[in-house]
Amino acid sequence: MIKKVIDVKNPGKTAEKILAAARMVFAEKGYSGAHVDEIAVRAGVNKATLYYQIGDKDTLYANVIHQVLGNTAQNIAASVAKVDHPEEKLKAYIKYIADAVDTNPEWTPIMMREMAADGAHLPRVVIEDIVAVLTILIGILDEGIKKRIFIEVPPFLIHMMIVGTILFYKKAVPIKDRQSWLPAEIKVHDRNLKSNLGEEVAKLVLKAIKR
Amino acid sequence: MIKKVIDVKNPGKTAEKILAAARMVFAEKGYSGAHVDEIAVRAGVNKATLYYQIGDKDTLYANVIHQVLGNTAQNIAASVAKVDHPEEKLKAYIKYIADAVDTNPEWTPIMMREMAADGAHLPRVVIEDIVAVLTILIGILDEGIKKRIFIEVPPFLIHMMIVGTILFYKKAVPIKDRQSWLPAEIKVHDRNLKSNLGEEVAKLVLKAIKR
DNA sequence: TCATAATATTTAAACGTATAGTTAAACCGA
DNA sequence: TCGGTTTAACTATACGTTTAAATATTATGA
Repeated sequence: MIKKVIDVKNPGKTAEKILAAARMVFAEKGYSGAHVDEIAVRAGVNKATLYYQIGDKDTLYANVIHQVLGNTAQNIAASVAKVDHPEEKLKAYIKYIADAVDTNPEWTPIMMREMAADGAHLPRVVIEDIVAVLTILIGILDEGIKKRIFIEVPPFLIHMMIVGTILFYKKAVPIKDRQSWLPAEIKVHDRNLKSNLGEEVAKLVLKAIKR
Repeated sequence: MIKKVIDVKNPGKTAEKILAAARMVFAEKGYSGAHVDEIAVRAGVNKATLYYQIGDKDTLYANVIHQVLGNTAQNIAASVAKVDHPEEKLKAYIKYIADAVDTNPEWTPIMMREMAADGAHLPRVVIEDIVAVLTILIGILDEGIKKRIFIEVPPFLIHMMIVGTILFYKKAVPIKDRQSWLPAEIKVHDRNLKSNLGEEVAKLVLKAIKR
């Protein structure tokens, strides 16, 4: 009975299952902490299948990185282009990044570990993507400065401020919340900004750079 | 000839040499990327010495973490107490953190990786230290709000903004500088804020939260 | 439509190296 | 000589990678 069926229905493409599992495991454990065996198990395939479909661990990681970090620039550009005023553009920029981090939770740990490792594994294409994002920001800031809306600020620092704040906050909150013994002072602040982190950060950054 | 002498003179305490080497290697490679053998080699001792002096890899890492991240609060408190106005206090707070990161380069990668791993290895004592630091910030902000110098802001977010900005910037600059192919637009900005990053960040944060 | 050949994909098992951790003996200053 | 300290050699296992056989899928020809 029960022909065999069970789980899979249409398999959803083996390679994709592997990539998805790899994304999770690399995000949780980092490159050296992630074991090929575990990725294979979580993907529900044999280890050799993984090698057949994708290749060795390095290749696998490069794929994950590209999948997670790549192709952000186009989306940001589109998001920013929808509005006109520099102030609105910057809001869109920040909001987009905050939302992307929400949608793509693996982003944060992978990025943090890459930075910790001095970007040792970052493929060129990802760096190009980051540069493209930065270029958008520079455009916004330049326009704002020209129109005398913004003061002059170092764009690279502003970018790091935006990204650093969002990523650190996102990762730090769960750690904080896990501490049951915290003094009330700490707990009492910071109520409900989980959902609108992007807006809160945008508010602060805008206030910081507006003339 | 050459009796054997060479380096050591008084050994500088074996355990300390090991800790120093471990700090470097863990910072460079992360927990699973760091190998006990390499730590022993860099410390110039045999692996068994390391086990005799300190213990297994976990113990070693816990020691490093505590050594690197612990005992910051007292210093910050002292630094902040030296000035009076909340604005000056906040400046001192930020400046202290920026300077500490400069003095202690291992701080950044270790902290980033710990956050990426959801603080899995963070010993209680380190979290207590971070809480103590946060408490100082809350004090500064509360005073500033009471004196109507600052607007109301979520302190935890502000802390993450300060730390996130500083750490991300510090780690991102070398990665950026390594890219020889960058478009001039990117390179041209951000001149000389290497040394006074703390001040620059303080300026931005203060502008963001001042009434 | 079916049988069979060719190809693509998956799998269990094995291999070799790297690595965390152990141990017993040598070393060395008091 | 005695105790703390260091050493090289060793063990067991974990892990990335490969192999060859099994199975599934597609193509071909009557």
